[in-house]
Amino acid sequence: MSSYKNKKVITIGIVSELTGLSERQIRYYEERKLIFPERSKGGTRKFSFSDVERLVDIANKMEDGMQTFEIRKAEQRQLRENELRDRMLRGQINAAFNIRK
Amino acid sequence: MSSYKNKKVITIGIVSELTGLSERQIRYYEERKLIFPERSKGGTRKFSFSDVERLVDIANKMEDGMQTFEIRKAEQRQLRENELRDRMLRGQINAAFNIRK
DNA sequence: CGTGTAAGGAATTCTGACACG
DNA sequence: CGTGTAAGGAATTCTGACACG
Repeated sequence: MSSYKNKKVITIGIVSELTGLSERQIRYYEERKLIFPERSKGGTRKFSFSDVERLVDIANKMEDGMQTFEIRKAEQRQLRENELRDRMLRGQINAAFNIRK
Repeated sequence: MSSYKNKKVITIGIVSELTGLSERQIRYYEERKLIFPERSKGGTRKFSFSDVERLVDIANKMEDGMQTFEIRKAEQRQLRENELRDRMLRGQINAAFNIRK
């Protein structure tokens, strides 16, 4: 869903304008595995609107004094929690369904 | 609405890949007033996803043998018709509303 | 750690023109 | 009319490094 939001089509200059971050900062956040732009054949980075949103979020966290590895850790933690929640939810649904039968 | 769809952020090379059109064709369709990309300070064209959609539509019409000025005319005609329809619709709504009072 | 910057090179884009038809 | 192409130049992006802290 939202096919446009996740299409990697924006070059770093535009992303810089959109986010207010310097190109240097954006490249550094990629180096720290916070964002994952694609590349053109020639090697030019291509970002999505999702990446732009994420960068704004990252910028806020950096302002709050968070370090890049903390941001990465926090996101991974969030991912695991979501997976756990989904698994438990599915389990409950299955249980409820079996009781009825 | 759909803020992403209308944001002019895509360079011509990407648009070319997305549409299958050559950069030459894209620039020519701009010259013929079928699309209206914005420009960066340096003069680089910036397109939106809407422009990409429109270009695909244009490409289809060109394949059908339509000429650029015909495509432009057809779109203007469509615009006028929509405006007329909207005006009439608003008139009917107002009329119905006044009858009730 | 996070970011600025100068450096040199490569990829990308731009315009105007010639060509074909 | 619509599109390809070679030409020359300008804007954009890339990497690796040095600097500061």
